[in-house]
Amino acid sequence: MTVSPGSAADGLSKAQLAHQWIRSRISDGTYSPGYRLVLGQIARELDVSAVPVREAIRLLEAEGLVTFERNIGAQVAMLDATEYVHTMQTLSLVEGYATALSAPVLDADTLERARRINAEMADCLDHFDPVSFTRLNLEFHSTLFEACPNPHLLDLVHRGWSRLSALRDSIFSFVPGRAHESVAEHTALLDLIENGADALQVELAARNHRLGTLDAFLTRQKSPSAP
Amino acid sequence: MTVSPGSAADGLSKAQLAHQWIRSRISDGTYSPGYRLVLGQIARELDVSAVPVREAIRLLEAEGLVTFERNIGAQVAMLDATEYVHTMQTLSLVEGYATALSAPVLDADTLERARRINAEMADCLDHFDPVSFTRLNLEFHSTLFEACPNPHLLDLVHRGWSRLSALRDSIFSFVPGRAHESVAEHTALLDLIENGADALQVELAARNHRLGTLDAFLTRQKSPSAP
DNA sequence: ATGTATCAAATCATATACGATCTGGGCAAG
DNA sequence: CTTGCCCAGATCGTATATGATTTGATACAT
Repeated sequence: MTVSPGSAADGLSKAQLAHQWIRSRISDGTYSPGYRLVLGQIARELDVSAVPVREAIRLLEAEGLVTFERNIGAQVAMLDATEYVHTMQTLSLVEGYATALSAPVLDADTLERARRINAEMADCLDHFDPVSFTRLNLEFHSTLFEACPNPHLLDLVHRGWSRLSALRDSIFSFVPGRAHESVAEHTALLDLIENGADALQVELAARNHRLGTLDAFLTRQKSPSAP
Repeated sequence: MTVSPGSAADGLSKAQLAHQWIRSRISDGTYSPGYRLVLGQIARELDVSAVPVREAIRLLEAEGLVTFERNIGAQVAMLDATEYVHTMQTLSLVEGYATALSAPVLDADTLERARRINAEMADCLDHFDPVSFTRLNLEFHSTLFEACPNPHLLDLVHRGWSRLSALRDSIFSFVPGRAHESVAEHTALLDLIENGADALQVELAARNHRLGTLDAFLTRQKSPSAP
């Protein structure tokens, strides 16, 4: 037998457990931006000591989900419009390149799968389902960039997505008018890849697709016609 | 009165102290790639307990300088040729974009400073001084990308450089024939920026400059004419 | 001789304990 | 009434202690 450190047979260290637990609380909004993460309090809730909780928080800090100050403590990172812009801009860069690097090694099956996901997204538009749409959107892009042969780069892409999805992405991500364009751009991107387009072309298409979403957000922010 | 946690008036936590200490040992080669970092041993050497050392190591892991495995421990990350390629490729991407974003906000003084640094680099070539050359190279590029308004992106650039410089960059970085081209490309890059070139042009110039160094390394690896 | 089970030392992961530091509120002086 | 000092509670940072896991060596059976 023998399980992991603690007693649960989950195979995770308590630090990892705390990490995921806090993380999920952040993404589901229980801990909203600015919320103060107190070691002892979280430790009691999870029935562990403060040490692994501290480690989890430092990890979350490295991921950019919380901010931390010495002798003060940690709080959930604020995601204001500026932060959002910077994160999206960075993601557009790394995701674009990762997609371009993946493109040559994608087989026909994978591309077909991506097309099906995109079709589902189109369906979501009809019976207005923003939650599924956002989920499928991640799935679609994952399909295209996961094959990226550069693990560092792939890690950066994951971190970017994770930052966005953890920090109440939903507030920002769904800009009504943008969704239709988005689906169309997906198709265009797939066509480029399928025709073996130049790496730079693929990269810029993927990058501009994301920057387009960002622009839509910025434009909408100025003239908030529909809340 | 009152200093930081411990007793030293350095204003750093012991965890930060350990972080820097281990880091410097890695960059000066005392801890070479593959070296096993044992908590208790380092803790004794620094005269602290294992807890802050552990935290320092987890941070170094997040920075990619060490690898870590649960219940096993940490060791200095191996930087083999593949790793080097991936790191350089990623750096070319983020540094290129950061430079392009910086370009519009660089004033004449800063550009002039960059030109002087590049002139110094040219001097280094004459009296063969690879160490200074490498240092000046960082200084030159820092001058161009530090003004980047996107802090996330800037952080990624710093991490890339830090990875390279910490992990015995010198082994790889100095490819004799490449240095002359490098100086010339620096001049070309400065010209582009000074003439207010398109962001994409600047980005690709900076990116290809770095990829050029990478190519030189790869080419040289195949035909090791001069050791 | 080779392979396998067992055990001890080394090391990691976590709990508990305690001093250091910050924060907020009450009290005194102006 | 305002301003500044001071203290108590809360929280952080680290040391020490202990259980859990790995690893390598030894002994035994085949």
